[in-house]
Amino acid sequence: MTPGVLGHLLLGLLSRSEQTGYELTRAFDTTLKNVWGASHSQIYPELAKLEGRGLIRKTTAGPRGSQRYAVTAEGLGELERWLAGTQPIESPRLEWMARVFFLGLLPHDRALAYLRAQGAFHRAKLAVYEGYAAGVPPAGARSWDRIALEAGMRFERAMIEWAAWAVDLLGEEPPS
Amino acid sequence: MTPGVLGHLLLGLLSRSEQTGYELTRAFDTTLKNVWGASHSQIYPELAKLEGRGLIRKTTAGPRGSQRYAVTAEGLGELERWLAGTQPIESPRLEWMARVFFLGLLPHDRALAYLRAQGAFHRAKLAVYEGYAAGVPPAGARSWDRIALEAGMRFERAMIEWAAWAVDLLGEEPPS
DNA sequence: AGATGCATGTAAATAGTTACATGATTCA
DNA sequence: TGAATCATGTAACTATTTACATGCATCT
Repeated sequence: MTPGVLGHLLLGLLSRSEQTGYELTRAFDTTLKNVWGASHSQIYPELAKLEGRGLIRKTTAGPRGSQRYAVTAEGLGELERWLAGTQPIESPRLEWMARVFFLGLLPHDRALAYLRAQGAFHRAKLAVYEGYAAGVPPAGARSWDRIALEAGMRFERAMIEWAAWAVDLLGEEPPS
Repeated sequence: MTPGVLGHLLLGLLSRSEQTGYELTRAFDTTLKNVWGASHSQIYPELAKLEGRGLIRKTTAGPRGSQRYAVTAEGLGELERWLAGTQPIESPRLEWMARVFFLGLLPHDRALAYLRAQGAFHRAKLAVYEGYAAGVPPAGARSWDRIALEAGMRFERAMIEWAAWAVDLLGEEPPS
């Protein structure tokens, strides 16, 4: 069987540089967390599977029993096949957005509080992204990290404005 | 154990009206699909669990062995508890966005094609949402479906603009 | 020496997908 | 009567989360 999304993302990270499971885990807990999170208990077994299929291989062993992996030629091929698939497959898990459908069940002020909390959450995320953007090579084209980051920033801004719009809309009415 | 997201969303749908598993399945394959999809093979067992916990109950039996469910008082309580949780928990699964990080591995024209496909995808979704919006009671406040829909529309517009921005950025450069 | 961070694993449970399986009703 | 749609379920597999478990290295 061909790897799933997690496997392909691991191949992608390893295509940039050799890394240990620990380093990969950190990537899934920071940068990639915003699009596809994963924990070490999923990553280590997945690395073993990828190695078993010859898509990655062990390279140097480090200090504390650490083990570095590199992507193989077959792994790179598999990764490119995956990237080339342009059919946009989406099954988002947007819990906070799903709740909005049913917020009418809450008293007016608690529903408003929910929207305000969402706004604050997205403002905080935007601030983090802007911090990243300041550190990344300035918008220089062909910088795909920067392009992905831009998507994140535009998403957060859209959600901040949406929350403000919704609070406005509800705030204008007298509470029930 | 308390229900998960799926269980709560089922409670939410049933809080609006009694429904059969089939009708609920359709909701998760249309409206809710954009935020939290689910298939019938997950929904029927979950309904059984919710009933076992006394959060929903069977009401009238219909024509083809169909079975209608209604939310109980306890179910409504559980739902409100869930809705009131304002901590924004997010673990999005944005596969198409995750791929962007590694698009540099593809030849220039295929990477561009990927971005154009994304743009087209989001334009199509926006068109669908605008169709919904035309059918929904006009922006009348306290209409939470409309507020959720607005989030979707703003999201799609942001992604359309992002894709155009990225295509521009890359198009300006000579292909490698 | 104790805390923190590096580093890797397994076990158990829940969640989610895909495939298999069945039968009733309605409409052309 | 054949196709489409309504309607529900189970089985097998894959993915994900949470908890348990261990040990080394560095820094104070």
